[in-house]
Amino acid sequence: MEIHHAILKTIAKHITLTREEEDFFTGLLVYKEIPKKTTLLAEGHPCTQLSYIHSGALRSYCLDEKGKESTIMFAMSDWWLTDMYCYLNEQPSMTFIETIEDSTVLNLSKFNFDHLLTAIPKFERFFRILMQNAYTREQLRSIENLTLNAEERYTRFINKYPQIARNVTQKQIASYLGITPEFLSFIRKKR
Amino acid sequence: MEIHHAILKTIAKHITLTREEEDFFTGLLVYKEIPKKTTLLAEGHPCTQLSYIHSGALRSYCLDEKGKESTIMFAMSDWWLTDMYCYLNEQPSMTFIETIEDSTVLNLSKFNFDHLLTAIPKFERFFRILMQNAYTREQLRSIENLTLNAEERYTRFINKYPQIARNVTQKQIASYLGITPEFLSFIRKKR
DNA sequence: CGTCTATTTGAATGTACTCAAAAGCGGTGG
DNA sequence: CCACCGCTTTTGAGTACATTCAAATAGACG
Repeated sequence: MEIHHAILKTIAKHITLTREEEDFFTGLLVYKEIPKKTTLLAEGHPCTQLSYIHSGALRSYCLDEKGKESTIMFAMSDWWLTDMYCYLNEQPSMTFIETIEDSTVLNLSKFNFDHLLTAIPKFERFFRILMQNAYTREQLRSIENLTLNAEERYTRFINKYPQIARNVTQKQIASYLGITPEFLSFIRKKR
Repeated sequence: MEIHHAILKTIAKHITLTREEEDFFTGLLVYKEIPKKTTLLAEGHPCTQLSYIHSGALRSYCLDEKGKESTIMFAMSDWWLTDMYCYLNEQPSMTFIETIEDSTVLNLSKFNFDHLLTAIPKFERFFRILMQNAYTREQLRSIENLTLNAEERYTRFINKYPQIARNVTQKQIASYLGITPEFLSFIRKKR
């Protein structure tokens, strides 16, 4: 199985590349194998990579002043992950990214990202659609956080992301839902 | 003051258009004046327009099954507003959009949006950046909703959007923050 | 096997909501 | 111009949802 097959297939859903463009693009990617429970980005460090997840599972989170963790997102195969704001604006990261499982990723540096968009403007379209989907997904999350109580949010989460729900700890789910692990445990007992 | 001056200036921050391209683009826009407290999009109706706000103030919100309103966003001059998911996917709207003040907007239909992106691919870049900013803003909102209590969210809101805070009712702010108007009133008394 | 972390359980507490009623405020018609 | 109407805001009591803290139990991993 060629390592770039999956990423090219994902891109082909939105834009059509010539063979040369495909090669140029894959030439900008750096393949990495990362063991379970490894932090690949820490708060305060430069966030220079956008990671396409080829296999495995990762999580991004932030810490508040009291040390409380909030999970920003989980990412499985075929998702893209970074601290988007800091990647795009070349700011020190405000978040942490860690592997949940042994994972393989294809990294696109910010330098190569800019280069790619200049060299093959079609990629503007691809990333426009990527950002669009991320935006609408995140907007829905905002609204659900405001309108639903913890139990309803939990139910939606496990229905929407059954595979994630199976692979992460309850503590991590709680931190995604914005509740304490104790309260999530209480919710689960009730059901 | 030419009606298209502001929108072209906003676009010029991200992409450079020729005079002909500018004319082509503005030719796709429909100028509308909308009085205060007018609903321009209602849930269940086709969401065919992306509105650039030339002047005034608007609000998008949704209703849950109990009739509770949640404000999705406020939008002032130089913002873009629609039910993005439904606009892009040509689905019936899940939200309402109404004017808070007398407003003027420039509407871009979904048909013209698609046409624009085909005719002038540079606009892919513009909308990529627009979506990018919307995404990172919305992600920050999600996290703040999870980590901050109502009082902290209120304080951040009035600091971040002082002009909006001055122009909308407390009830509307409460529905943006995901709290009841009664509780917002209580918070304000304390400070 | 031992250690470390995740999960469960329960009591006490805090945050935010519901419901009801009163007060304030803005727009409209007489 | 003012009185009335409808909506917003305030206030308070009672309640529900969710947290904190502490301690016990269960699981994962070397």
